[in-house]
Amino acid sequence: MVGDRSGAASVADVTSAKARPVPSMADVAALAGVSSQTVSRVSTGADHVKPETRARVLGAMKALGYSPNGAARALRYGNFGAIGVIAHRLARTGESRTVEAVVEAARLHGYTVSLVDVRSPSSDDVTAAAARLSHQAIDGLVIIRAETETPAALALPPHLPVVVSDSRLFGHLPAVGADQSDGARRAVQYLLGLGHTTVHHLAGPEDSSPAQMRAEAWETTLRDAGRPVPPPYRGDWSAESGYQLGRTIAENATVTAVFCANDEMAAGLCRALHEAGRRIPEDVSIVGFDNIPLADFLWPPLTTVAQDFASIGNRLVELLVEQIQDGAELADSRTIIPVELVVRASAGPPPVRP
Amino acid sequence: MVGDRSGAASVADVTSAKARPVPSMADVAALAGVSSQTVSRVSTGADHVKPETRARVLGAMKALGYSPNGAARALRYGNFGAIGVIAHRLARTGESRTVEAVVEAARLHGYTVSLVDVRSPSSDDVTAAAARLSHQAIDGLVIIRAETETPAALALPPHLPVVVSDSRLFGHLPAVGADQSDGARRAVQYLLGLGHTTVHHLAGPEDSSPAQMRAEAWETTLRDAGRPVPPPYRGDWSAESGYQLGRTIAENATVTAVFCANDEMAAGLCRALHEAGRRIPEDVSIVGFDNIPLADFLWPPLTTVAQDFASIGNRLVELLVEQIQDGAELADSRTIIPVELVVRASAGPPPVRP
DNA sequence: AAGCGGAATGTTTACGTAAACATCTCCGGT
DNA sequence: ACCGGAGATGTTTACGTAAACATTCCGCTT
Repeated sequence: MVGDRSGAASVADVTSAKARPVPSMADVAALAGVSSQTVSRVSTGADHVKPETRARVLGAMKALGYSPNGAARALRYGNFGAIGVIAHRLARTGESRTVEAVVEAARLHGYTVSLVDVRSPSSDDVTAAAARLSHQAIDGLVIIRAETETPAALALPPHLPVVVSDSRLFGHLPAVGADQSDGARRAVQYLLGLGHTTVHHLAGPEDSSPAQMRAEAWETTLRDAGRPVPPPYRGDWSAESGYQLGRTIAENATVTAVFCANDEMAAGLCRALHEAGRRIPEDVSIVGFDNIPLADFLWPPLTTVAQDFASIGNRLVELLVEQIQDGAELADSRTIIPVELVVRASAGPPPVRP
Repeated sequence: MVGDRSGAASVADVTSAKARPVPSMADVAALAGVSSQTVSRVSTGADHVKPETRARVLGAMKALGYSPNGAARALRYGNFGAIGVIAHRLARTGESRTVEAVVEAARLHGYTVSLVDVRSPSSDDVTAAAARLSHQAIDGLVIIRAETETPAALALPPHLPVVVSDSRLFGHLPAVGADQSDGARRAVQYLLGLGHTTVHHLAGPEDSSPAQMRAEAWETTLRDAGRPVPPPYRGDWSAESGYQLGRTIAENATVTAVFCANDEMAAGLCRALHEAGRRIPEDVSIVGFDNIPLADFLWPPLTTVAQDFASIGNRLVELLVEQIQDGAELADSRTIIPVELVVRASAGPPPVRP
């Protein structure tokens, strides 16, 4: 076997690195006995190549294992066919679904995606990521959750089209996001409509803009209905935090309904309530947010606010491509994607007080 | 301020596309009154530039909003600082955690990641994705689940370093994967050790290699223990499929233990059992596979086989970078990452038959 | 003061590709 | 036989960058 080095070549001969010549158009041209321009024509599928010649060139390509050099093409064309995506904790919930939608939408527009995952959506981390990407080869940038107030703080390269999702940058950069406030309002109104006196809130972290919007809408909706506003429980999006706070909530017999800022915290809360012997929804009603794929298979199946991640991803890419291709400036474009309450089994009427 | 995009242009003037000149080193050089080579030196942080000159060049860069052209650099350097990743259904389960780990590991090695999401891990889809990426600018390729028998079927560009995860391509391409067989064996042995007569299996799709490995190890372990091997239930990884099959399983009173090929199907099974009034683990014990973040917050908390996705991602990138930088050929390198049984509350002794 | 060495900067070149332009060949029409 | 024209192919050039090589300028030694 040619490629087998596991046995003999114990000495790592550095020369082998050079011994692997990546063929260029010129090599193919030489082998096929044509000019490199003809190779280019075959490579790009251009007209005016005799079928016979084309076949010969294709043969030479195959023989040499030629594939076009992306950098050279990008340099020539002036674009990369790639968009950058800065995401925050990819393996978590909605984030990855938005990314998936962006990747898919990008593919449909003929772009690939360069991904950078940042630990926190703080300005510093996002700036560092943007810097790395701008040294990369991208035509535009999608930022999913840039929790910063001004685009200046991001130190983005000018001339680089950018769109953001779920952010405070509206007015500075084109933004696309789900209707957080409407979602929270619907959740709270649904619970009030079931007869609950008030609704508690298991909130996301304070430095998250969607968390803030959901919390504010929760509070506003309660006030508008003339209901008492209990202090919110403050989690960090994780199921673990929902569980820990849930142990406190479970001890509070006055809590009959909880609106959770995301489904994962709701899952943690459910576990805490189960462990405390409080029934869902007979004793406590729960509504989540996000509609993660597993929401329907928690126990009980979780009533939640569904975000249309696919639409968000599509719209993000649309806005970005518009800027890239038309050079349009869309500074104050903002798209709000509607949200939907998915009623399952985790919420019901409040228990009857004896 | 230079980077401020919040400006007036509410009218989308198409001319702005042309009026937006992306500055090059030459422009910076002209403004700073130096040669473009000096700009290059400043840009790359090279030596032999007088502090005063450097400052002047940096000023010119900022004034023009210069940022280096990635394509030109890549062409010059002969590499891209990017690796391609082909993943399958990003928003699902272990996939996204592996991707996250790969992204992180790549960052540590100084690479960004170009992502392509394919619908199915079939040969055709993966080939198409690889083709798209190879036209892109990448130094190497990570394929997560290429369910094909030979690398020839993938039509990968030669000269392109490749590693695969969870695949049948061992012997052809360097591979990294969790110890599927050991995980399944541990799960089954654990259940048998609790006293169950036999263990049923909720399997993954037949065309998936990890699903096959888990199913085979399940069967082998039962046979080795001299236990009857019931026909497996065949799902498609989704919680929905677990739920549908679970409704059948729930009707079968002889089932006391089920080993599920992943956690999501386990979640679906749990819901079906709950709905049928069968208790977990008192009536039916369940063990999953993957240890998704939510596994600890299902009800009951799911006993499952944990894959070390972070290690898999790291090792994939290590192997790839080794090939890229040393030109090493690692055709039959294979790394198997150990697996661990995480005992929670979804499995227990079988019910006592009256 | 001549000469030397090294730092600072400029000039040339190549990376691989494809558009633009140039050339060449072959065909039919007159 | 000649010419127009179109298809096929070759040649030149530019994309933006940075290495390699060349030059200038300075201060210091002898």
